Amino acid sequence: MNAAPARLKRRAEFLRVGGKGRKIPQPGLVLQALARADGAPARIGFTVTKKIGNAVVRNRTRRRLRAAARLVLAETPAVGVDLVLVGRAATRGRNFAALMQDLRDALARVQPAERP
RNA sequence: CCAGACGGCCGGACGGCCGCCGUCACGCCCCCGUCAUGGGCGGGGCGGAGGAAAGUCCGGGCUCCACGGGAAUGCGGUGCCGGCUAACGGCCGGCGGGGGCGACCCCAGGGACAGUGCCACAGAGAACAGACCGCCCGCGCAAGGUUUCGACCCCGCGGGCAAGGGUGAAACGGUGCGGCAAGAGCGCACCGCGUCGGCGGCAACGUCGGCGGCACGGUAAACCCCACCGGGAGCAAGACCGAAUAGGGGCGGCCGGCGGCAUCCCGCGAGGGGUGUGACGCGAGGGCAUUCCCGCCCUGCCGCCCGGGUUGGUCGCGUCAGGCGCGCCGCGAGGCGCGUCGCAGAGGAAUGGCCGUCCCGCGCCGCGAGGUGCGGACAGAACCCGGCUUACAGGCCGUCUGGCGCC
RNA sequence: UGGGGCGUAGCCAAGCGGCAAGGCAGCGGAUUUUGAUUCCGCCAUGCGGAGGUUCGAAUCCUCCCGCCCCAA
Repeated sequence: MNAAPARLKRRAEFLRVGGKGRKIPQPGLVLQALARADGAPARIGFTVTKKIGNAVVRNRTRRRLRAAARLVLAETPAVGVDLVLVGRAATRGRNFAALMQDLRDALARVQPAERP
């Protein structure tokens, strides 16, 4: 069983990924990705703004994103990249299987060469 | 049965798979001379959001900073009385005022003879006020009207009055009777107000009686006066460990025991004496956990300023004004005693994701049993505690009030 | 966590106890062949919401809602 992925924590890290990386919108989320030189396992961060809702709504949104990321990355691990998952208003009501598929599609567009 | 008032409580239940945070011990592995300790992996047991965790409106604990004592002033807050409490602007009980048929509910509710300000418009007059219409008396009477030919009405002049009309949020007490030319607290009764006294009450206040003869309009959530309370900041408080800059720079002050060095004086001279000197030695001081010895390493000391570096970890950080039960005291808030329980501790921040069954509500289908779809409030701990305020689907319990029906 | 400020018409805003200024925009009219300009007129049952004080509240008080700013 794989360990929990490393988390992005610093504001500067989020700004770098959001500013320099690719931005892939999906119905249930927005994926921001920035490649790193090393081949270490992907680091991951979550952004859910106050615009989405109150604290309860933001918590639910982030937890669904985290659960989806855990399952998707377990089946197909990503390496050498920093990922930021941005919650949208639709994230909370999105069917969970569809949400996972959103993330898979977004990851496929980030690293097309490394996927068969 | 219907409508309502008050108080208290709950705020989905059970299960499956996969995860997260904390904690407890266990197994295996690594490090190691051994112990201690540390690290990694694994599965397991236990615990894991709220009544408001929210808003941050008050009060406290805790921590740091400041501070001789007292008074006054300023600023801010509070404001019927008594009690509860660690404290409060909270709560309980009472008083007064207002609302409701009632249960019951609401009220920042000290002082307006300490002073100052304001009271628009309307209205005759708005604060030691005032007379427009009006009422009454006297005198006059050209014109007009009536006439029983006296006069009267109208009108004019002089005077009295403030009852009625009208304005206003408010008009210098209200109602009734007497009184009067008409009127008026002018007199009387009741109500209100003021004041004095008795009684009840800790008090706010209530009540009774006498007197006054209506004199003292409102506004203090206007300034203000009075009484009482109040150091400042906040867990990013604060403490420690590590890492890094590094032998950083400037200014000022201070220490000289011995040697060295510099310099001055004395002496022909060996030498003696004085002064100074800190990227010189010894001494001295500090560090290597502690003591002694040896060894090694570091270093002038203090203060202020400038510049630079550091955002990793540990503690604070979960046992308290604690929850529950029982008994006693108290109308109550609450207090006392005994027993019992251990109840979240994250740190870009855990407490979850998905699924099933049941429960509740609504819609649709069906005569029905039932089937089916959608929905399940407000809301997420961030140092802790006591309150307040605000948000909230649905439901439960108890007491009480009004109405209808039946016995 | 602590502190400060602002919500007035579609927009910018004055007023801060008795009447809600003004400008832009909009609408109607006049002038003009038409347009621009200019001129005249109209446009807030109520000042973010709810209570309260007062005879009277945008204004004073209390509690909420929303937005902005500052310090750490």
